[in-house]
Amino acid sequence: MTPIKVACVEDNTSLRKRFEEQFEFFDDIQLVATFATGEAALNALRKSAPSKLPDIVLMDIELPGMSGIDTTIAIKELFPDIDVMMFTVFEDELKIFHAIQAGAAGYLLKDDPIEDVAQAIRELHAGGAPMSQSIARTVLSFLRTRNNMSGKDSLIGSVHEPVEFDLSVRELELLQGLVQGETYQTLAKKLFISPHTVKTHIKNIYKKLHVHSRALAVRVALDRGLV
Amino acid sequence: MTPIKVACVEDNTSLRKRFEEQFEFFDDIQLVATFATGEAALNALRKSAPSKLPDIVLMDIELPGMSGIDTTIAIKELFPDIDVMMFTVFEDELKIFHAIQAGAAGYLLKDDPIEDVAQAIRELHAGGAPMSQSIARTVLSFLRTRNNMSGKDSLIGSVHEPVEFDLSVRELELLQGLVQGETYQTLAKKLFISPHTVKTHIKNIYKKLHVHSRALAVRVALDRGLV
DNA sequence: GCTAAATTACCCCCAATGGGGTATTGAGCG
DNA sequence: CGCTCAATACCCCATTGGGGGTAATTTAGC
Repeated sequence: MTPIKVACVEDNTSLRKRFEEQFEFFDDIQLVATFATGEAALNALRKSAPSKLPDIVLMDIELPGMSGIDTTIAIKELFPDIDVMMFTVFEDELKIFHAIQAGAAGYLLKDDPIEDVAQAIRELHAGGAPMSQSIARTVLSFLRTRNNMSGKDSLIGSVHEPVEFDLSVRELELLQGLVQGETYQTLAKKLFISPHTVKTHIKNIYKKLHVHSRALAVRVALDRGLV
Repeated sequence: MTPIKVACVEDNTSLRKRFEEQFEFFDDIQLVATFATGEAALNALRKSAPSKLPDIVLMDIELPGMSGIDTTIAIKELFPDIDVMMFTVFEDELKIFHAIQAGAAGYLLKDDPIEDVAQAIRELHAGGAPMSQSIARTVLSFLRTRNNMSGKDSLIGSVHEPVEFDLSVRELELLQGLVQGETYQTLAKKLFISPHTVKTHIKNIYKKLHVHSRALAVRVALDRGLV
């Protein structure tokens, strides 16, 4: 039974080393090459004999120089039979979306245990699309809302229910304040209301934007052009 | 720990019976109702007190009368917090697609072992989207195909070099996390570093971006295309 | 091998935030 | 006139965040 040939594109030296060490324990998976950059990987693949190409490439999304996404695009163009598994630290919806568009068919988090990585490789090789549950959920949301979308859109917005947030005038005013980095205290002062009032408004804003932190509220506000 | 309340809509009598028998073995999952038709399920849900609504509905796609898909649409409209797990005999791509559009977030095959069903229920309840590998692959193809029709140019393009603030690779990584709404704790966990370390990095980031709050850091990051 | 930068880690103090809730008032509308 | 919604205000509790700092280790470049 021939082992699954895997190449790895990862700029983090210790993570590359970790893979090299840990994959040795698997009979059915063989780490045939590792690269620190997308350019290096493409150059090596171009020079490879077809029989020596990997079946799967583990691709870090964040790479110096050519991004993991651009590298994935190039690999899928040049070697359509190679499957690409994306590695990422965060489940950034924008990047996941771009990775899907680029042709990646698997997604892993960098802190997944090696056994899970190996299993995901097997699933990918068998024609599956391994991904975490939260990525799966995100993907379904993409599919659900993309289909109803028209014209110019934002990926962040499309993740949410495709209805207006229905923020009141006052709420938009306070959201504007959040985006400008104001605190409860400073907003209260500027609007001549109690900090308690500010807080209640912000709670309601969070609920309407479906977020639980200021950072995300700011992000939605900017991305959706609410302020 | 309250068990996950599950209802089942399944016209096949022996399968309903099998669920009733087999779910009794789980401590964390409680089968609270079974229905043979979509109409019966909707009627019962409408009459339920909010506290007695199920968390999850297992929905057969093929039902007499109102289809599983139509029932899912109605359930998601009336009870947006209820998650729907689709049951099907075959992985019919068209039905899967319609089920996704209807709002289902989980997919199972009728011959999946009960332990897999239970695990899928837990994953769904935890915010995931359990599905088989082949369904996952199909979903990605849907997403990839449909978005290509809407315009591919946006994919291959914007590359920002974040040299303006001279942030290190690690700092950019952490800034990415801020933009994603992560906390010190969650960032520390994901990056295998101490929360103290995260905090120090974030302090340095604030200094380089000339800001004093997360909201502003997020704003600068997005405005300047740093992440 | 040396040096600087990056990365890591820790501590203290205080402020700010988030989520749970309740409650009153005024404006607009049917 | 009663109802609904927005705006306002308050409370409790727990958690997170910001700014002040120090310090050791690692890495990369020369």
